[in-house]
Amino acid sequence: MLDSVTPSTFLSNTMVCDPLMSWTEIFGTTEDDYPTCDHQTDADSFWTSIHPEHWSKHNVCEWLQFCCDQYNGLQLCNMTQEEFLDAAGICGEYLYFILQNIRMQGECSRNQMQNRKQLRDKACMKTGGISSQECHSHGRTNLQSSHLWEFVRDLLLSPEENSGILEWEDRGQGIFRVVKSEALAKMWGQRKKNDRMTYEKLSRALRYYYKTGILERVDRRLVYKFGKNAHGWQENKI
DNA sequence: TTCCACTTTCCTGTTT
DNA sequence: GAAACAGGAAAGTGGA
Repeated sequence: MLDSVTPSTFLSNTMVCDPLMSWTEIFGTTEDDYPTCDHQTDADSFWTSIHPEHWSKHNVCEWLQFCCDQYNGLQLCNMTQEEFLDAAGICGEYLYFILQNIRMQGECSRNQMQNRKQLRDKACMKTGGISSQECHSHGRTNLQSSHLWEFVRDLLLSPEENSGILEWEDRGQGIFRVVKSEALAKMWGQRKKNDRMTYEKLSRALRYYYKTGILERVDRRLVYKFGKNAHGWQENKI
């Protein structure tokens, strides 16, 4: 079923998000094409006559609403970062991060709750530093309060979702590198609904994990290592 | 309501 | 000089 909706099925529409293209160029002009858009005629002339940087909030909402009409969730999720960039220019990267973040949350809520419980059960059995009870106390965290290190771990374990923000330096030893520090902070900020998050603050939170053994120091910039009390990152122990 | 663990914020100083 | 790191201190947050 998923195969029936490949990128090629909507790629022909990705151009609609190019803000510099007119409605006419992209969609034609007949009202039949867009019966749900009451402002089609006005909008048509508007989109073609005013540069997007001069759009009002209302104009932006209209444009976004139109984009919403073009895609469903599955199509969006099937888009690659490159396609987002093609479709929305420099905003594409940001929109892509937001979408991936939302996807991760959704998957967490459906699958990872169960998986993590199993993971924690296994990890707690193996972890000497954290008692089973302490371990399960982490389970009280919901998506909103999920721990930073788990967020980082999950990002590392989902290459298609971390968009090159993080990468393994030595998977076997749990050493990873922050490639895009600002993007990481932005994603974490989105997760915590905190648009003031910065990498400086995020890194401070990461450094606190040194005390608890969840992370270990690596004397290299932007490089961290999972400690003995971090679980779920090992390939063969998931 | 209180406690606690965790995170955020701010800060100063150091290192790269 | 800028970016990143280190870590103290205090405040904020949310679950139990």
